[in-house]
Amino acid sequence: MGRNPCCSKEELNKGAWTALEDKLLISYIQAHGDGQWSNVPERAGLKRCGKSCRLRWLNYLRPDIKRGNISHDEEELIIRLHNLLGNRWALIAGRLPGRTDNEIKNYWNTTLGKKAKAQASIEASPGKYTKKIISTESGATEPSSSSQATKAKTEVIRTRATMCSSQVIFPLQLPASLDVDVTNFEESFDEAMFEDWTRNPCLNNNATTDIDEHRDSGLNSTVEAQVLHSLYSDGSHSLNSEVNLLKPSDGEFEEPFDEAMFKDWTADPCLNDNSTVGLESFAFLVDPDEWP
DNA sequence: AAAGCTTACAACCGCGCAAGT
DNA sequence: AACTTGCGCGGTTGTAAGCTT
Repeated sequence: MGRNPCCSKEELNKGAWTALEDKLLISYIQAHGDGQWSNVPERAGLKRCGKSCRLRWLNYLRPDIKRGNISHDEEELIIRLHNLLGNRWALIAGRLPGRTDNEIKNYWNTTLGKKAKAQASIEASPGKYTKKIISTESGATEPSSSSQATKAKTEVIRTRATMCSSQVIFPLQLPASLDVDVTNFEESFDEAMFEDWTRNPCLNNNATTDIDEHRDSGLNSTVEAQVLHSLYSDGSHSLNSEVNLLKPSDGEFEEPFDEAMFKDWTADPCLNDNSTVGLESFAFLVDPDEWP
């Protein structure tokens, strides 16, 4: 499929944006709104490609952007989300109001990645289960040291955020006894999760799913608990295996969903064709050597 | 003070997906 | 069905600023 390179025009500016360019772009968007990025440069009087304008706006000029000073809480959330989602920065950023995917990606690559790696090394010591970081095709994220040997078996390759839903089934409600910030947790996993949920290929008639690939792995609810524990606790809590589904607050379900499915995990047609109710889709997150 | 090194981050690049024609 | 266009994503690069020697 042919496509013209976005910024191939020689007369277009590249590199750092000037204050004047910023001003022009802001003025244009304030007057006309964003979108139709390919038309923006001409209409705004900028010698930039539309893509560059979009990037500048989304990552830098938008008024609702918080920049710098990433808090400790945000750090922890990023780390946990990264453990869950891998390098899907847009998804992670979507859970952090005011943060952009680019900022989080940069922050990870320069700061958190190192911290997470160090943390993983500590936690890889014998005993409890280990956290497993989802590796990507680029190798930008390294797995915990203990799982090198099993990397080949468990590596998951996904690049697009939209693909996530086929692997991770949510939403989940933490047990009330768990001492974590459930309010923030719920806030962090609402609309987008349900939006993605509806795209779960397991829930339509297209038979090929990643979940199917993991179904035979024999995971049980203990593993579910371990995965959740690794994601949402700091290691000082224990999490029992009673994981309940959380119904969307506005009660709207899209076909083929129904309320019963949210009340009872086993109602999911994806999961009930064998007797083991589990989060098989989490299989890729845990080290097979440590399965109970 | 100067050179070399490291870090942080803005910006670019190529690709894939979805919608439109 | 084939192709084009627009958009969004993640990986990578370039470089300014800060730090160390």
